[in-house]
Amino acid sequence: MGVKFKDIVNPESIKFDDLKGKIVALDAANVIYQFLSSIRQADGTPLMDHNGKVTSHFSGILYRTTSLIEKGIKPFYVFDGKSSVLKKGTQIKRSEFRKESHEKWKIALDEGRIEDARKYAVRSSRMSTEVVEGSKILLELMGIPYIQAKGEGEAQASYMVDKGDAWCVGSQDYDCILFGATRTVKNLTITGGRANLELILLKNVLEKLKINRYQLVDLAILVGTDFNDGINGIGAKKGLNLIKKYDDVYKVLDHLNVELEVDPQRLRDIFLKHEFISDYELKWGNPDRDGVIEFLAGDHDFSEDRVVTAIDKLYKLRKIDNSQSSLEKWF
DNA sequence: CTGCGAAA
DNA sequence: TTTCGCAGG
Repeated sequence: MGVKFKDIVNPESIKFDDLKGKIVALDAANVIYQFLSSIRQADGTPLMDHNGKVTSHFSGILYRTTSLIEKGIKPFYVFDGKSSVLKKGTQIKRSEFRKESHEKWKIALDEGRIEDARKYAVRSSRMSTEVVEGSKILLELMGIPYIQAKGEGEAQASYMVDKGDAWCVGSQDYDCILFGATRTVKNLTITGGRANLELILLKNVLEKLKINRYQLVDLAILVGTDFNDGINGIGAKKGLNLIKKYDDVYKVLDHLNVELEVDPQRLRDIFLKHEFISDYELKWGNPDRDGVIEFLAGDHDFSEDRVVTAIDKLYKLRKIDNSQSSLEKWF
C-alpha cells in the first residue's frame, strides 16, 4: 500500500555490506505484514501452534532479525500508534478486501485450486492486536528494541532517521519519504544470497524531480495516499507535471476544477506536522536465551533445535565480550 | 520468509 | 560444494 511513487523515484542499488554498523528503523507493520503474507504453506495456511494461533510472524522475526544482526546491522522496530481518522476509509477498504479474499480462499481450497488458494490467503493477511503484542514479546526476549509510535510508525521512524538516531527506515512503502525520511531502504526483508536492496534518498528524489518536499507531499495528495483517494486519472507522472506547472495542490485542483473530499491542508499536516516521541532509548539488550526457547518452542510449538540454532547465533556474538551488558560491542 | 536435508 | 525444493508451526 502507501503512495504510488514507483514510477518517479530513483532508487540506488546497495548491498548489505553498505549497511554494516548502521542502525535501521524497521517499519514493524510493514515488515510483520510481509511475514504474515509470505510465511505460509502452499495452500495459503499460515504457520500455527496447537491452539490454532498464527505463528508465521514469529518465524520471520526470529530469523530475519538474527540474520540482520549477523550482517552487522542494528535493527529496531517501530510500531504504529493511533492512526488519523482520515485513514478510516483505507482501513475499511482493506478490511473488506481481506474478508472477500478470505472467502475466496476457502472456495479455492474446496475446489482444490492450490495456487489461487495461496493467492487469496495472502490477501487475507491481517495484523491483529494479538500478532502485534506477540511480536513485541518476542523482540523483548531477543533483546531487540522497539518503539511504540504515537501515530504512524513510518512517521516516527522517519523522524528518527532525520534526527540521526537511525541511518534509514526499512520499509517497502514510499510513504517514509513523505514523512521526511532522508533514507529509505527497500527489500531489507530478503536477506538471502543476491539481495536486491534499494536505497531511496529523499534528497536525490527531490533533485531529480526538481520539486521541494512540500511539493512532493502535494503530489502525493493528488495521486492518492492512505489518507485520501486522490484524483481519478492522475498518477505520479501526470501529477508531477501538474505540480511543476502550477506549484501546489490548491492551484492544480483549481486548474482541473475538481475538489478533494478532504482539505489538502489536513493531508499536508499528516506528513509535515506529525506527532512523534523523542524520549526513547535504543538499547540492544541481552537475548534471553531460555525465554526465547520457552516462548517459541514451549508455547508455540517451534522446533527447539531450530530456535536454539538461531538464538545461539545471537548469543555467540555476545560471548565475545561477556562483560558488556548490551550488544553495543558486537558491532 | 528462512532453514535444512536431498540431489546435483 | 552449491543448488533445489519443500517444510516450518
